Amino acid sequence: MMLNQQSPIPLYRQLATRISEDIEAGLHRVSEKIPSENELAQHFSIGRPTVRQATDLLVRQGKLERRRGSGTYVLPPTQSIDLFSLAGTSAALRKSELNARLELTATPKREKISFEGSELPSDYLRVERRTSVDDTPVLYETLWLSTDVFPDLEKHNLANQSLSALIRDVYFLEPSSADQTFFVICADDAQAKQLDTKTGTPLLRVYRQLHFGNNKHALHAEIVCLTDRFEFSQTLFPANAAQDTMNQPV
Amino acid sequence: MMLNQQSPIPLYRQLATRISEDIEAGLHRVSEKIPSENELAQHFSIGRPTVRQATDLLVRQGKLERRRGSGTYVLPPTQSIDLFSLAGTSAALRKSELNARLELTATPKREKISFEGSELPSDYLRVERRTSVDDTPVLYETLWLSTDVFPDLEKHNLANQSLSALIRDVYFLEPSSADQTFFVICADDAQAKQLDTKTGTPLLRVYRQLHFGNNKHALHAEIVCLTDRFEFSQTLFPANAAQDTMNQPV
DNA sequence: GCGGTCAAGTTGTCAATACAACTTTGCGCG
DNA sequence: CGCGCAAAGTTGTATTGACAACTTGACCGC
Repeated sequence: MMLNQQSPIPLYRQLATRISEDIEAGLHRVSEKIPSENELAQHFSIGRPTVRQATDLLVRQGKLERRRGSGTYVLPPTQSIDLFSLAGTSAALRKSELNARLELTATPKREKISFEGSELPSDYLRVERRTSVDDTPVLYETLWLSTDVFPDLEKHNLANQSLSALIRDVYFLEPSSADQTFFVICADDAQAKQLDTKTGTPLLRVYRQLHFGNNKHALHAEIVCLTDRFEFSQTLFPANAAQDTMNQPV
Repeated sequence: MMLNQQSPIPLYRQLATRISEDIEAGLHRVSEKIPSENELAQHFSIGRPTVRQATDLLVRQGKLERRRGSGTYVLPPTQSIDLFSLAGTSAALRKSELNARLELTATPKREKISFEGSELPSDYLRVERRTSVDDTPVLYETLWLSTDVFPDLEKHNLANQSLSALIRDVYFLEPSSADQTFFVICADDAQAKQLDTKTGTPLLRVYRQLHFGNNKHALHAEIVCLTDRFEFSQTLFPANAAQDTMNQPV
């Protein structure tokens, strides 16, 4: 299975995906080396810089580590954040995900709405969905997706697939960043009903904005949960102390 | 001032530093373009791929944004994270910080305690402090600092200086990462008193663990706040890039 | 068996070149 | 004046090629 030269997806991205899939399929084990850059270049009939672009991408995703003179190694699965959802990273939640069910709670519909920081009302597709674990509702989300950025989204099945995968595969877009703010709120009637709890129950509300390139208003999301049902946790790293630290000789 | 070809520092890193310094010196303004890749290559007598490596680095640091066909733009200064506290870096918070007061609410004392994931009880220094803005309490924090990692910490003045600066200057340590988990809780008597609210009031509780090198139990922190007094927000980036926390009183 | 050296292999840096895809600007026409 | 088109400019992708800096393994000598 070679790379598709005709695809609009750049070769280096196709290769990154391929390597990533090979890792997930167990072809390359954690702590072991993937084929060398020259081997990959030869095998896929592409240039070594193209291979490097692909491995660059995966290094930045924390999936690979390059050791000069030695090779490129598979790293343990990182605790990465999926910006589309609150799927956490703890081992406990991973277990819960096996029994997780995500369902739409209303038919997606268009509405014209203006978010803070955006002057004019714009068209959004409003999507409501709920995540349950073992039939206990743990998350209730409302998403507003810009119809300018994601045209004809309602034509796709939003219920049974990952929204991030859909947006990546259909629109070739990935979020560049997200802003989110935490609130403690009291459940209103709709929220209480969706989460199967009493009106007025204290909830964690997370308001999140996903940015795609320069578009700051592509996707807004409101997520509410009971923190004794859903553990919202994350790992933080200091800024500017990442894999790209400048090493100065003494 | 050209790049030093004889330096052991790669050209692309020298250029990245140069561009970064030019930005900080005001030579390139936020939202304005830096010279094009070809211009920089010509000016510094280097190849365009070398320029791209430099701008790649700065793009990944969030300092630059490249727009195809248009140019490379300076981004607003990023919000860097202070893992020790919820104090952020935004201009709005900077204003609030002028009126922010941090005080110890109890004399730091030692206690032997065992945190989850740690088998044996260890000695920690327990520090309680409260942050007020305009005399309104907005944050109540309890910190447990390992006496093994930070010996004789109580000998230092913990009230009137940044804890992160103290630990950096006295112990030469900086946190490598932090795990945090969010809970909605009801205020107990102590919390209600410190935050000047009623017992039972719903609060946001953030439990945070700072890691120093391989030490996962160096510092534990519990932070509680009312989200209508203190806005807990953050900017997330995909995958393993640096996480940014920005927090401000409302 | 251990230590040192060297060759082969691998990643890191850098270059010139080319074309694609996009943005911006200027000019001409209605 | 506004619109459309073309040219110029810019970033994005990809190639071939070269050398530097490092790692690893094999071989040899003690």
